[in-house]
Amino acid sequence: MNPFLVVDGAGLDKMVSYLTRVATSAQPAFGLDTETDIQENFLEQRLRTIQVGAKEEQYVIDLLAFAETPENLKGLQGFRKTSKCFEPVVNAIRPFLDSNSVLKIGHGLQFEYEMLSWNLGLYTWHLWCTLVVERVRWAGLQPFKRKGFWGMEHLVERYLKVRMSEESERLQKSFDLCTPLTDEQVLYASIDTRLPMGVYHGQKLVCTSDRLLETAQIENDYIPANGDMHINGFKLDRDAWMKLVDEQTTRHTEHVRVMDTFFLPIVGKKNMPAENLLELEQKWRALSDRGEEEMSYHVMAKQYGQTPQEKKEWRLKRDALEDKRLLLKKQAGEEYKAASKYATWFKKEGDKMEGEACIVYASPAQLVAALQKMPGLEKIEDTNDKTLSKLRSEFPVLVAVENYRSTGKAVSSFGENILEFINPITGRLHSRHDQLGAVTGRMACQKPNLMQIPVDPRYRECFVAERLRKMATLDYDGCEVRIMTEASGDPVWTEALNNNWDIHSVVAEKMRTSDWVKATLEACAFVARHAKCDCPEHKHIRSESKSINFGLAYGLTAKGLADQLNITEERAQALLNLWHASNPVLSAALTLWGDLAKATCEARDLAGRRRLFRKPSWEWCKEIVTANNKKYKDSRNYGKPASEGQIKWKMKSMMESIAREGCNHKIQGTNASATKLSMGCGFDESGKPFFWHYSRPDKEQAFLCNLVHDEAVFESPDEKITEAYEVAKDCMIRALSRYVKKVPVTVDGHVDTHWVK
DNA sequence: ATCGGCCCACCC
DNA sequence: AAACGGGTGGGCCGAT
Repeated sequence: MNPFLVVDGAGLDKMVSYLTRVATSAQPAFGLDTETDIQENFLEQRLRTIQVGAKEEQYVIDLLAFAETPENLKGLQGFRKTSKCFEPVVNAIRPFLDSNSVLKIGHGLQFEYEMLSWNLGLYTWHLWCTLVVERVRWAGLQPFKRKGFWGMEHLVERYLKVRMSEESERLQKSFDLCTPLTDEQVLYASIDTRLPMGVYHGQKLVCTSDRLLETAQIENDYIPANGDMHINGFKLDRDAWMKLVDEQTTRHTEHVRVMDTFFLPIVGKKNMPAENLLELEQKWRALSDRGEEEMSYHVMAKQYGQTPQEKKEWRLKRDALEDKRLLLKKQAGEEYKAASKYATWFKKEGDKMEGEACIVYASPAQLVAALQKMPGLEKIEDTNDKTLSKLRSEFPVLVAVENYRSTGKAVSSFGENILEFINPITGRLHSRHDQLGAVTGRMACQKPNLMQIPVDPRYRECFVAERLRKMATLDYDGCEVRIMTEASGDPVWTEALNNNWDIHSVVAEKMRTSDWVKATLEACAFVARHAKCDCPEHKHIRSESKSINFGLAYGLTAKGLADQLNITEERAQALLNLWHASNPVLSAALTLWGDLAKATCEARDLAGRRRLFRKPSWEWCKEIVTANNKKYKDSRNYGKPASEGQIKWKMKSMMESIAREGCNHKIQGTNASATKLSMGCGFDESGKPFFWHYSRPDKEQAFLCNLVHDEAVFESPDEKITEAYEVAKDCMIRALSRYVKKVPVTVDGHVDTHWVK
């Protein structure tokens, strides 16, 4: 190691000359890392050091030296500004960070990106994040939540066969804004620039041989966009939201009242616990002592100077009284115990009873038990959406349950709890968009999850643009259908999409030609121009075909289709057969993708993104079955060892899962890859940049707020919104067009003052 | 008290 | 005995 602590202009010069040498070398790349203080609110975290370096040299910039005081170090960072005192540092390093001339390598670089952009107004791109690449490499095999696998130290051990010191965690948390750096800290900070370089070389070899370089590039290029989105946040109109929540709360109490009218006769009123609990206890305890009369016999029985005969008499009298007292005591004890048991039960359970009836409506178990006591509903098994809607027309109580559920969900998941996430510094929501939250390459989102906000416009309208700004919402039109068509090359689908025909109607007509012809009414839009029409029967047939078109990409079975369309399994199977017969090419492709996944234990999307599957083995299946047999008390195999038949069945079902998941990965993964590509800092084949180059916050042209799988939401200044909208649209089209070439790619969108869709 | 499994509901 | 892909969140409930 050769760490150099940079504290002045001369140090910066030395660093710049080193970075220049790196930039002009054969493999221009260096390790990048930062240290910050620890804060609850990430927008309050401040940079203490910036490190760059590789094997031969490492530079640790101590920003305290440039800020001069801890107060400045704290106060002169943040809000994407470059304060005067940091200009020498920023000017020195910017040409290397804010360019694609040198690759920046580090572990968890989204954090570095965020800290550098928020605290210094310094934008870093052209990255290689060892964490992101590692996730790409192991997708499907290693759970993202697994401990002991994704840390820098674990990668170093895997790739470099080096164990990092146990001290590193302590050291990482040791940085603050005021204490002079110790030699130990400087050394630790510089190691973190060097080790990722080594990991990078290993990862590059693996990615090359496993053909994962393209996915790695897409993910690495997406990091700055994801970092921006985190810092930009999403503005929630607090007042509008609260108004909506109040409304839903009122409706909910009304729904609870209606529930009571149905359930009170069944389960009765909830009774308050006995108020005389203390009294009961005292009564019970008091009976432990002998009463006056009993005591006197007792004393007499023990006195001297009495004949044995007399003593026996007193004893008998005492015993009789004692027996009587103990019986009373036992009764009082039971009464007290029951009352206190009820009281504790009620303390816990009663709170959960929302209405007057003695039942917790939010408990599916209690609800289903109560429903079973109602005439006609004896055989109801669960209370989920599907079951309720099937029986709704016959049983008004089920409508009440549905209403209760919908407002209950609204209040609990989309209520005041969301407001707690508003950041005091910006007044906005800064959710965590986890770049690789799903094994297929899709993102996940937390705190709060902005990907599950109800589509109901009343909710979406609460997400607004700042004053003097507008909001754009863009999404791919029929993304999955186009990917399926491209990947399979189905001529019918290709023709339909190329002519902008309604694919679900086209398939419907192919599947049930004679029914379709018979159902044609006057002025049918399908007959006129292959568009979605209003003929009632056409609509019905189309909806069936649509269910299958989407469902098959998920590995739909007859049973599933029957449930979804509420038809018999035979009819569902017949429909599926019809579908396969009418879509031979796509049908064959779907099976092929599944078979390929089963045979190779991996699946690829159109960008080469890989999902791995653990190979089902006899031993593994046996383990699972054995564990299940131990677990499920109601199973008829409870407690028994795993039978051969069970294990075989498990093997079969696991293989079927791989087929479904592998098949779906191709579609879902391509969707994710294209969306990330479109928002990232990469360039297309002709050198045209993707959206980050337009939306980088220092340009103040567009601010990415949310990304929901195939939909992008951003804000722009009023005068920029039209341009930004067009640029984003173009980026999205170019991105998906890289993978979808046989059919056109289209993007829908809106510009408004709030989130639309 | 706390945790994990399960059900249910919301999204694409 | 049991499968329609990928997620998060909230509540209940039994086990620890």
